[in-house]
This record gives sequence, C-alpha cells and structure tokens, in this order.
Amino acid sequence: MQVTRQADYAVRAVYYLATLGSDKRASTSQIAKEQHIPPSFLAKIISQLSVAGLLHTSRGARGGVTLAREPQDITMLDVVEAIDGPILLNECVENTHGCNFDQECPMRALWCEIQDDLVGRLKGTTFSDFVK
Amino acid sequence: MQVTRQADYAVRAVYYLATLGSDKRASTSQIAKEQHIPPSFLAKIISQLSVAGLLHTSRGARGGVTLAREPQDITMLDVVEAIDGPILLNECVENTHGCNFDQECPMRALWCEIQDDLVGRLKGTTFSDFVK
DNA sequence: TGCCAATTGGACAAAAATGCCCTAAAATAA
DNA sequence: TTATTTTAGGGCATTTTTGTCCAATTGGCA
Repeated sequence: MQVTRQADYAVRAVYYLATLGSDKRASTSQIAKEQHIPPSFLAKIISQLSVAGLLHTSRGARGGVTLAREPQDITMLDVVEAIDGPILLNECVENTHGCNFDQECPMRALWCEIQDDLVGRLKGTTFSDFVK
Repeated sequence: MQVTRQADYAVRAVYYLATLGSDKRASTSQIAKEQHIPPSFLAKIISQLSVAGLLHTSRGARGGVTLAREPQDITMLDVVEAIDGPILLNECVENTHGCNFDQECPMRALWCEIQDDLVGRLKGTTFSDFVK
C-alpha cells in the first residue's frame, strides 16, 4: 500500500524542475543530488517521463531536462501514473464487471470508493500548487 | 500503490468467517477453496492473524479457525495492518518531523492528508458492515 | 493406543522492485 | 577534429513479495 519509490522520485524530480521556473533546464545528476535520488535510477525514471511526454530531454553539453508543460498543467496523477501505470488500490478494482468470482463481494465497493477519492485528489493537485 | 495480495486474502478470509456467523469454525483449506486463495499461502496468513489476536486457531481433527471477536469489533484497518504493518502511502509520511532532508517539502503534506483519509475509512468499516 | 485432520514452521523458488555499473550515442565547446 | 558533457540503454545484484512443498506437531476419535 505504498507509492513505489520510482513514482516518489519522479514526483520530486518534476517538483524540482517546477521550482526552477519555466524552461529552466537541469541535468539528471543535478536533480539527483538536490533531491537525494540514486542517480542511475533517476536516469531511467527521467527517460520514462520523457517517453510519457511530461519532460523534454536533450543530450550533450548544455543538454538536460526541462518540463514539457507548465507546472499548472502537470498533475500528481500524471506523474505517478506515467511511472506506476494506472492506480489500482486492489487487484479486483480494475475489473469493470465486479469481483471476478463473487458478484456480491462487498469489499470491492469499498476499495473502489477509496480509490476514486485518492485518484481525485492526485488529479486535483498540480505542481503549481507546490511551488508557490 | 496497492494493498498486498496477502492483505486482500486476509480480508476475504475474515469476511468468510464473519458470514458463517459467530463462533462458527472453518478450516484453512475450506476458506481457501471458497475464497479462491492459494491454500498454503493462506495458512501463513491465518497464522499471522492469529498472532495478531484477530483469529483463534486450533489444531487437530475438528480444529480450524474462528473469529476472536465479533464482526462489528474487527475493522478493515485491523486486518490490513496485521498483515502489511502500518499503512504508509509514502516512505516520508512515517517521519514525524517532516521530510527527512527538506522541511518545506510540500508533497509530504498531500501524502499525509490522503493517507489520513484512507486510514480513516478503513478504521470506520467493520466486517458487520459487509455481512448484512 | 493408533489413525486422521488440521495447524505450524522451515526451506526453497519465481517474479517484481530497487539500485548499480558500464558502454554507446549525441550535442556542444575548445 | 577532439574532448567533454549529457542522455540512452543493457545487464547484473539485492531485497521484497508471492507462492509451493514438506516435515513436525497437535488434538480429537475410534
């Protein structure tokens, strides 16, 4: 019942870029140092965020990482799901027809409710909320 | 960001016992079959729930598992935490002094809020809510 | 007593998460 | 051109999660 370390690192990396101001670049190693993230692990995470379209990366001297959108257009949910995939509080929740073997399973409804709240809050929070 | 399979299995096992009515026993293998849980894995989970004081177990012929308390006195949180340990949405939340390296970390406050909601709902739901 | 049903506990295996290391490729700077 | 900076990506090691399997133990019953 925990966000993966990868997702936490991704959030902190995006946060760091947001605090720099728009279009400011930072290298992966700089982000890693400032946010206390294992550098070689962060490199893979940055790469995933780039593929997901949340970051832009460029190689070479003066290269590095920038936000692909304004902080107010990037939600916590965007970042977490780019790394961890769709949020699922419990395996059964993803099944649209109800519990796989017991249509009456009352626990599933609870997990769904809690998950909807969680997702709603992550979707409702952008990185501009953190910067100011 | 998912309840472990173990915790889900534990919840379903307690649910099954609650549906049987108070003081009714069931064997681990019976629970496993009814709830589609790997039997040998469930044995370990039952054992943990017993150590946590949520279930009573007895060996030998006519042995098996019973609830240690009435369904209305067992919350979802009791069961989940007996298996997974204290719920932590993110590593940093457990730190009482704030983020370990940045006292101003604004993400931590969000994780704490969401976690408090989650824990509150699990604590507010008992197995008598599921049975009726 | 001896058999059977059931939990207990240990060792082991497979898969995913986490993290490290090294080389290649690309882009800038001297 | 050559060197330097930086991302890209593969492979490997460790830990946790999720299970399986087997032997030991316990308790009831004929």
